[in-house]
Amino acid sequence: MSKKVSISDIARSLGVSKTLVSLVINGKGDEHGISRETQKRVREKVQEMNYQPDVLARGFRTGKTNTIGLIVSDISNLFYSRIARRIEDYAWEHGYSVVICSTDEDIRKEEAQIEMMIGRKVDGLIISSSQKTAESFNRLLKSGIPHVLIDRTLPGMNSANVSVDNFGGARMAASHLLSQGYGRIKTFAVAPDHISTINERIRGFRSAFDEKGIEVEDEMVIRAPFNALDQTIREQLYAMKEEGTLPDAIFALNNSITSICLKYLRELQVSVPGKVALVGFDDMQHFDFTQPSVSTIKQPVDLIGRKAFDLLLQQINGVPVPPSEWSVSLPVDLIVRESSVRNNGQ
Amino acid sequence: MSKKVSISDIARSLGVSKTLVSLVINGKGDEHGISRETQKRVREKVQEMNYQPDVLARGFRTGKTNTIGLIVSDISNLFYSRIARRIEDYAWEHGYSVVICSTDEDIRKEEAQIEMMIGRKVDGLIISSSQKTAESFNRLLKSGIPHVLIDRTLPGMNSANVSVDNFGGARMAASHLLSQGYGRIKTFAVAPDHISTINERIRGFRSAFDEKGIEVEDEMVIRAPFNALDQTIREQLYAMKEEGTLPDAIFALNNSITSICLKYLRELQVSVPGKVALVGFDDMQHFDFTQPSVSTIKQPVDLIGRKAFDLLLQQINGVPVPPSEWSVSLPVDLIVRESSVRNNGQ
DNA sequence: ATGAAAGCGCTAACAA
DNA sequence: TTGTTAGCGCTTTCAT
Repeated sequence: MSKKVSISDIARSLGVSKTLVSLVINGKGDEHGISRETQKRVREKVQEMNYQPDVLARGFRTGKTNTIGLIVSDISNLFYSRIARRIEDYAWEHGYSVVICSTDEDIRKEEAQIEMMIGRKVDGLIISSSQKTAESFNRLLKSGIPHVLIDRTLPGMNSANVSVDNFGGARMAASHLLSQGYGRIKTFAVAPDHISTINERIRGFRSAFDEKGIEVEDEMVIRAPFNALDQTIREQLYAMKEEGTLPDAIFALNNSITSICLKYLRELQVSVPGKVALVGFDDMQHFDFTQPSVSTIKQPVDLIGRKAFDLLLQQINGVPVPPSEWSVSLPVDLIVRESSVRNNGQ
Repeated sequence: MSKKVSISDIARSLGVSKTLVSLVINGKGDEHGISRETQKRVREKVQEMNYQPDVLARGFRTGKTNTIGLIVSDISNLFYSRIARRIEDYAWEHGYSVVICSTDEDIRKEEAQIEMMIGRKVDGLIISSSQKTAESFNRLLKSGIPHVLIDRTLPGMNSANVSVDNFGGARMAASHLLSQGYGRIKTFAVAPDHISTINERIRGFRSAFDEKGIEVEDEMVIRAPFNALDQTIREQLYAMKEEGTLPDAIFALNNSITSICLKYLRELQVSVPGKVALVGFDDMQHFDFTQPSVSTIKQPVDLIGRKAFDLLLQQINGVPVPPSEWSVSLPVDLIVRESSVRNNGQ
């Protein structure tokens, strides 16, 4: 409510021009040959009057808002919220605020959110996109706003991106299951068939079978819509149990699916891994003490956030990024726990 | 990169004034008696030239940014990220963006973040504060920015707030444990002794004992610093096991603590609930399928987000809120699972 | 070494 | 029914 001190107040009470004050405040004093003494006087006055620059006015004038956007499918998914947290930390350190949006895998909503971010002139955008093609990014590309794709990539989109070795991870998981003697494996995935991470994981999964010369049927992959994950998996599992078509092992393609599978396998009193083994992509702390504990492919979440912000900040600052660092693929780990180990089951 | 169409472009190409265009765009055409026909011409031109108002310029001019702030201790804690998600949804529906900050329970950081939000002229602020006293909010109060306190409240602070019945919930939990025949109970809490939620929970816990006429010692409450939760609890539990001073039951005062307790009790091979029972405050989906499944006090997370946003929006819109709705306390539920049921343990 | 003045895009008194 | 003008607070070109 108290009226803000503006740059002209400082200037007036010092008997100098606004220009001078502005220059000093922005550290361009020396550059413009403003005497050390005047600079000091300005700085003291700034202190004394407790002047705080109006960031909105500045943003309006310069186009720099010190804000970055983060768009993911669901910020309440621990995978994304952990990444968000890292990004938020780095952003804060560097004087940036973070605006967060969840798309619910809705392509239109995502587009609207990107549009909003452009309208707000964010200095940069980090996005785990649900889009199908690079074309959807025309507006963003045209806007010239620095951006980094995380988690998922898009065909034909050569923006900076940070992802993990989905292929290798899934391959490890499948190999592990095969090596434990599980042969009839099914995977549960989210429905849209264009999400790069999911597809890479399916490819990696298949490749482990190919290596062993084992045929892979298409029905191996069961897709459930994002907004009906729980229900769909439930129905599938119940049906399988009913019909006696439960697989040897399930490979769950993200953390939600892993949890849901475990939940219903328990509900159905299907012993894990005695009857059905389970491996999930993306680790969560509590998989360590579920019943049974769950084997997973662990992603370097902190690193994803860190690299993404780095890459973004460099672009914002106009630092030339060597092409070799333009596209980052991070390694993943297989964490073997009870849910996928033979002979150890009940 | 393509230069934006501004309000003057529209005005010029239509041969009218900027004012006119502005009024029409903001739906004040009728109000100012602008002819229907002119209004139509303006609107068509807006379409034709694909004009998009510059939200920054508008915000600068009007002071309304269509942005709200959300400050919590840690956005990667599922409790907060779920609330954040709800708030984000409602915000999006109403044309607001959300800037999110995590404080790590750091009072200074929180103050700086509030300062930042004020500087950015957010239209409203939702905050789960780590502050000790209402005084820390002087700046915010002075700024006149609408705000809602969630989860935690502050003594002497009569801003709008949404919390849950922490006292009643904890009392339920303790009564439940007592009714199961557990007498020597310890609670683990986060360290700062001024967090209202934690204190209310401890009070509720005590009240259940008082009712039964059972003495409560002070050592019943073990506090661990926020940034060393895991380690501290680990040490305490190990020491207790070593010295044979493990309690009958543990009441964990938030979801992180619950998980950590379970993790180390398992690591120590202490049977739960056979040797030590466990009840946690704040439910998480996976507590349903941990080993053992964990009894908790479940908070109405969605409702917290909803009420908080409602209360904020009403303030922003200048809707007078009846004092009875100014301070909302939501009911909680006791979810009984394996970890706290006698005779059912191993 | 310092200042005057223009202007970013928009809204809102006040005129006409 | 429509237009003129001022100005939000800041940065920046161009003078001096």
